[in-house]
Amino acid sequence: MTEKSFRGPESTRERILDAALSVFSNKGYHDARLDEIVAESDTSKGSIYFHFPNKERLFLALVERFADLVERRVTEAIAQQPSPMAKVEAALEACLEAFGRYRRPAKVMLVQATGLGTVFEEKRLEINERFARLIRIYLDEAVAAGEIEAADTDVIAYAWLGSIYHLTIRWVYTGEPEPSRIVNTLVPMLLQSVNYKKDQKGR
Amino acid sequence: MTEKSFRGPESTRERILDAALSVFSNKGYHDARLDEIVAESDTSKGSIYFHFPNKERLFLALVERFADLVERRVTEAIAQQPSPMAKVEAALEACLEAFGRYRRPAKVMLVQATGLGTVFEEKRLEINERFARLIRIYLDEAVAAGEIEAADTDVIAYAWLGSIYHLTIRWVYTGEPEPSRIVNTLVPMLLQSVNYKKDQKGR
DNA sequence: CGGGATCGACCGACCGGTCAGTTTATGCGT
DNA sequence: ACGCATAAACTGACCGGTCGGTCGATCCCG
Repeated sequence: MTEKSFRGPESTRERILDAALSVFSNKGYHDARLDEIVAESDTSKGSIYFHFPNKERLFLALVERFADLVERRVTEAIAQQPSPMAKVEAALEACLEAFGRYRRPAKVMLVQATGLGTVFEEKRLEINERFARLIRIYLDEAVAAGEIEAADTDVIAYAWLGSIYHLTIRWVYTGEPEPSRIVNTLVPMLLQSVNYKKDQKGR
Repeated sequence: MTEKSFRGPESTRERILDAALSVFSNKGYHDARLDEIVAESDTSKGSIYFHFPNKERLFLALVERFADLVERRVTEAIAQQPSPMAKVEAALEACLEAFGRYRRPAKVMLVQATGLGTVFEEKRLEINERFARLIRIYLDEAVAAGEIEAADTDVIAYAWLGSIYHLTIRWVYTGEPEPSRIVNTLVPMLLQSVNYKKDQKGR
């Protein structure tokens, strides 16, 4: 019967992270009370401070965990595509798909992690750079391969990310528009923005 | 000599707002100390609480003031343009121009006002909706006038705003890329995203 | 001298973080 | 198998610094 009553280090750590996700996503960083995370995780203050050095690191652990997950999904999606622009398109879809599937982590990463001071801001910049690079690399390859015209791929990658983030944030709060509608409108729009004609040869 | 030494209610209120802008933009909402705003404004706690009911409202006053300014600039820019798509283009440029010119207010509105809980989040949604509507209206007119093809103008307007915000935020922190480069790359890209050929007839 | 405007010492609720102590798990000698 | 030792994991009462907000005193203009 290792189901309900089992409490190993891993289990406790996970329960804390789950509760933290719940509380942080609802209240935001500053309004989140450690006591509330204690209650929801059914652990104790001491346990939290055994597994994490402080509130800040606990929060950052959540953000990193989700950023890694999204990056993994995107990387996997990219790997399966043949051409640079197909990779780009798959990356955008995978990113939106991950945000749509994991609403609360997305909220924490895109909203609650903002405006919290230097440490958090640096983490945000770092994550943004990781995501942007993922897109920029293949945009550059697409340019080299003649799939699209030359352009400022750095600005484009960040602009694309910004539109994805902003629509996701709006969806997180209002429930509108639905993720599927976002993907259906946004992805073609972004591809069009670099004048990429998808079915140039296919069909 | 009403310049330096004059202290009327208006002057005090302005000095408080200026100092608040400075402190909030540097520290963010939670790390901003009222005592610091007192020091920087050369007033007093009592004065702040005479002019504003609490910290939250002082902050919101800053955000509203800047949102109004940007909206005014955009509206003016729109008014001078003949066709719907020319208005859209002018709106984007005016918006980016305002963010580029007022770095600190932009930081407060786009970064520091994020992730602070319900009241602030609602203000953000409201401002976003105001800006998005400004763009969406003329996108719809452009569709009606046959300047561009039919599309989901709601999603497009939000996506555009998102890319503007995101690049502005990055610029606020890293100084890169310069506003002029943002405008030069982003605006054509966004217009291309709805397949708008600028000089269809001109030249 | 009335009252709008300003001042700043002071208050006390709040909450992240601490730590002495308890429980549980593991290993080990006999 | 059993007691014993050692450490890892966990608990929660408590502390103390912080800081938004208050309020009685003071200033000064008309």
